[in-house]
Parts: sequence; structure tokens; C-alpha cells
Amino acid sequence: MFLTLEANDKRPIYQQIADGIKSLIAGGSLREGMTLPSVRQVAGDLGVNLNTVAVAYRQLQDEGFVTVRHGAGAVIAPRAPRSIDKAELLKPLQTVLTQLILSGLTSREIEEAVRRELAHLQQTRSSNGEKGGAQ
Amino acid sequence: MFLTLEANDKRPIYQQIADGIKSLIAGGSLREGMTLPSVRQVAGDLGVNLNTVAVAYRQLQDEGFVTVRHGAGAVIAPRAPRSIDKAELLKPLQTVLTQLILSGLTSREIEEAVRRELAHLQQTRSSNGEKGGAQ
DNA sequence: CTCAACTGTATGCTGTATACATACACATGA
DNA sequence: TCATGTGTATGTATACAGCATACAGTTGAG
Repeated sequence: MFLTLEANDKRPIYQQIADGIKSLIAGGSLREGMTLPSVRQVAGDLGVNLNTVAVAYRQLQDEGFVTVRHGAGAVIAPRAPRSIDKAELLKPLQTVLTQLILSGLTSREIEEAVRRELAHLQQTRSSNGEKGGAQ
Repeated sequence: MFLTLEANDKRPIYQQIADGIKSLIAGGSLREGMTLPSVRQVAGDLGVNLNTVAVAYRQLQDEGFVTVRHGAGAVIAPRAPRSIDKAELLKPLQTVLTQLILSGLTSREIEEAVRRELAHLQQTRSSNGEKGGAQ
């Protein structure tokens, strides 16, 4: 299976798909030049409409992760340095951390969870043949 | 000023308000027994409709953070132990971390940002007179 | 070449959610 | 008791998510 959806996830379906593919790129499972499965393929696997998948693909293209060609497929783009404001990027992190604190988790638990998740991403990447993992 | 809204924030207004108040609770600025400003007060400050604020207050009540009384105001509730599945809680964290990695931030930068944010929350809390800060 | 069978795209619809204006109902103290 | 504070309910406009269906570009076998 390529991707999975979670019913209790508050994000829209197309966003889950886009984020899932981003994860696969981050983990190294999808590398530059590889072709994504067709929108109908993914839609069939996940039991959703093909347009929903198409929206995800278009978002990935807008963000520079893939190149979509009408009639042909969607191909993973070369990794471009995404220059966005660092402070802007960290706002969602801030929100999530507040939620976790309010849920009763200690700072220690949260920091450990962060280390574990980051290590997991790195591990997946290197086990898929990426040469120089981000430090 | 009590709260602020950000135009580029993708969350709905009522959610930003609810999250903002949760942050103030987490930081210790709002403590058990304190009364929130009226929905009209907050709506006026933020330049939004009073119903939008009311939705935020109702969500806070549903989640057990405040007690709302028709005609009287909304009061910060005693801190109840929120027992939710830990793995479920950490999913949003996972999503955010993936986004940050894809944006080019290194694990080191992310871990530092996490430490900084957590410390900031704790600092605010203790500077407002909370006795035993979470560790 | 050409056309069957693949690819993504555009259009139009339905249901839900957000935000608002306005009217209603409860609480409280002078 | 009632003016004036509080939250609540109702109705409306708009935007978004997801879907069904029709359209359009690409490609390779024959």
C-alpha cells in the first residue's frame, strides 16, 4: 500500500494525501525522477474520488515537489531549496506544543517524542539509500 | 491586548481564539476561577462577530477548559486531567515535524526550536505565580 | 500513421463549515 | 423590577471539500 487515510484526522483528504507523499519524499522512498502512481490508481486504493487526488498532486506541484504533465504522469522534482521565513514555519509547531502541554504531557515527554520522530524520519531515509542524511 | 489574530493563519478565527486562550491557560496568565472577558469585548477588540467568539468559548467548554453560564460569563475551570490516547496526541506533532524537515530545517534546528518554545511556555507560567511548573 | 488506453483537467453539483447580522433569553445589581 | 450586562439561537452569504461526469493531452502497439 502506497498511502493510508485516517478517519479521525481533521485534515482534508487531499491534504492527507499531499502530506503523505511529502513524508515519502522526506523519507527517501520517493526520489527525483520517479513517477507517482496515477490519480485513478491512488483514488482507487484509498476509495476516494480521482479529483481529490488531483488536488493533492496540484498542491505538490505548486509547492515544487513534483512536476505534473497533462496526459503523462507526475514526476518527483529535483529537491529545490525552499526559502520560506523560518519564524513563519515554526508557528504551527508552537500551536502543537501548546496543545500537548495542555494535554498533560511534560516537556520531557514532548522533547523525547520529538527526538524519536526525527530519528525515525532520518532512519527511514538512510535505509532507502539516501547518501547524505540531513543532520 | 488580550489576544491577536493573524491573517495568514489557516485556522478559522474561532479556532485561533480558542487556541490563544488555551495558550494563556497553559502559560498561567489565566487561572482557575478567573472570568474571561465577554464575547462582545473580545469580538470588539479583534474586530470580529460576537458569535465567532461564542463558538470559541463553547469549544473551550466542551473541552473542559472553562464553564460558561448563560447571562453570566465564562470562568476558567479547575484543571482536569485530560485522559486521551498519547499516540493520538502525537500525530499532529509528527505532521508538523515532517513539514519542517521538508522545508529544509535540520533536526538540530528543530530540536532547538522545540526546547525554546517549551521553555518559553514554562517561563511565562512561573512568572505569573504558578507554583509547580511541569517539568 | 492512428487510435485504444492510458494520463491529468475542467465543470457542475451537494453537503458542510465559517463568519456575519440580527433578534432572543438569562443574570445581576442599583 | 428593570436597565444593562451576559451568552444563545436563527437566518443568510460565502467558501471549501468531495464527488460524478465529461473533457483533453500523451503514448505505444499495430
